[in-house]
Amino acid sequence: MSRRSGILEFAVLGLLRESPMHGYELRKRLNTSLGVFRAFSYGTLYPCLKALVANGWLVEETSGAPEDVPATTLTGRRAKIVYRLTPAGKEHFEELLSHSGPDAWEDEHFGVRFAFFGQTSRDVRMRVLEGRRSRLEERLEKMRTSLTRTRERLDDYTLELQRHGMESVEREVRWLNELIESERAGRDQRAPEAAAQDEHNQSGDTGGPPRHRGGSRLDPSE
Amino acid sequence: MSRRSGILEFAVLGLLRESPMHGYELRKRLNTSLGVFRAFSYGTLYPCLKALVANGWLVEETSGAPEDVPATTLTGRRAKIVYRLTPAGKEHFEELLSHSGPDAWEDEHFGVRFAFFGQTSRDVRMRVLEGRRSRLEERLEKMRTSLTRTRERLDDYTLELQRHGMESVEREVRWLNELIESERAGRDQRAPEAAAQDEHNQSGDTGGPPRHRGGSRLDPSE
DNA sequence: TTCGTCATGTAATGGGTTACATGATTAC
DNA sequence: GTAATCATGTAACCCATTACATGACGAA
Repeated sequence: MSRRSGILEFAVLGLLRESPMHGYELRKRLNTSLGVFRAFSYGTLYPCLKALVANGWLVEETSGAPEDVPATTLTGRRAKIVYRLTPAGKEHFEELLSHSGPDAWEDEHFGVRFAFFGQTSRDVRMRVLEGRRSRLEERLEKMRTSLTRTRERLDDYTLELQRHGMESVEREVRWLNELIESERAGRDQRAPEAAAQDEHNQSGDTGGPPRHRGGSRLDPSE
Repeated sequence: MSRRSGILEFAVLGLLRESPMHGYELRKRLNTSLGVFRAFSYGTLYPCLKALVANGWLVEETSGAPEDVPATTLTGRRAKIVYRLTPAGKEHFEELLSHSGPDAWEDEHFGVRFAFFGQTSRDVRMRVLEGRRSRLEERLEKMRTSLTRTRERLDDYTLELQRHGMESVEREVRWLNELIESERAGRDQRAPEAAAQDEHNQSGDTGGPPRHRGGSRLDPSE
């Protein structure tokens, strides 16, 4: 049971690890901080929270009324329900963080995984980045061959769409290349200690993300 | 009834307009020509085809056995089922093509709409392109403000993710700008006849897509 | 006092996948 | 003769949305 979505569960646990929140706020964070990718509705979020509570990964805390009001009482005054990560929940999240299987670099998952790279160990980060890159590269390969095979049968618009799509993927590959490179550089210069560890090292924090992307192009001009 | 998906229905009708096909082939075209965006499974495609037949927009033709074998007979020899667009289906597709409402430029729909721009009238093309552009621009606006509001609370990775996401959107906007520009140029130089027409002009074909993107960057090097 | 936003939920529905079941045709 | 791919379908499930219902709180 509780084969709940994965991605939402992951994101919720990750956000709650930073600080307790109630559902409404959680949803906003989901759609801004991590957002761009996915906008979850309450109809998804609240049932998910319930399930996480049922699993013992979260606890509900009713702010305001300290003890005796059950919070879920119908018709009684409704209180905000603040969700807090339990130790078991934290453990579970770290367990999830340590996985780097194929599903970690598929389209839907990759973004969220990346968003929590700050909490992820360096070697898992590397595996996920490289996994995604090779995923994209094989996709590129497929696009290229299918493009040359069907070349003449497609009109200009379809062709242009194809071209733009390929360029987008190529662009993401370049992005990944830069990230991987700076991850590699970061490891070399700062951490030979955590090198050959394979068991999930819970307590030890990652040590802070490397300052990747030397020549940042964030400048808000344009 | 038949509030089937929209996007699949649209793509199927569009592909079958070019030439009759059976389901299997249809699906491959869906995932290559138009693909990149969406991969439909048979569990989606075949029921959809049945529904389109029920609507009178397609007819099934059994290749091989000309007349008396019902094709859907169980245990009988199974024949390929070729689907062909009916006149009603063609009419319906053109009706769909002429719509340029907000759902035409949302993420899921835009790609498919664009793929059939070859069959779309120039003014609808313009509306869709401009609609998408302003959609993306308002999204950019939201991202920018949410970025400056929460700036310091985000770690490097989240920030980088955000930055890359914004850059992707900006890139698509630039792409749209080019397309819109060349559409505009194309209209000026070739067709003052179809200018101020607002009713959907069914019969009249578009007259062929303009050779947009003068300096093509398709070169397969790199 | 009303409007907007905060806040929590549920039931119906939608749109799609996975896994399964079946069989024909082609290439080796 | 057997493996791969072509080819068609169904049932069970999954994830999420929509629309709805409820209500608190602050500002105009």
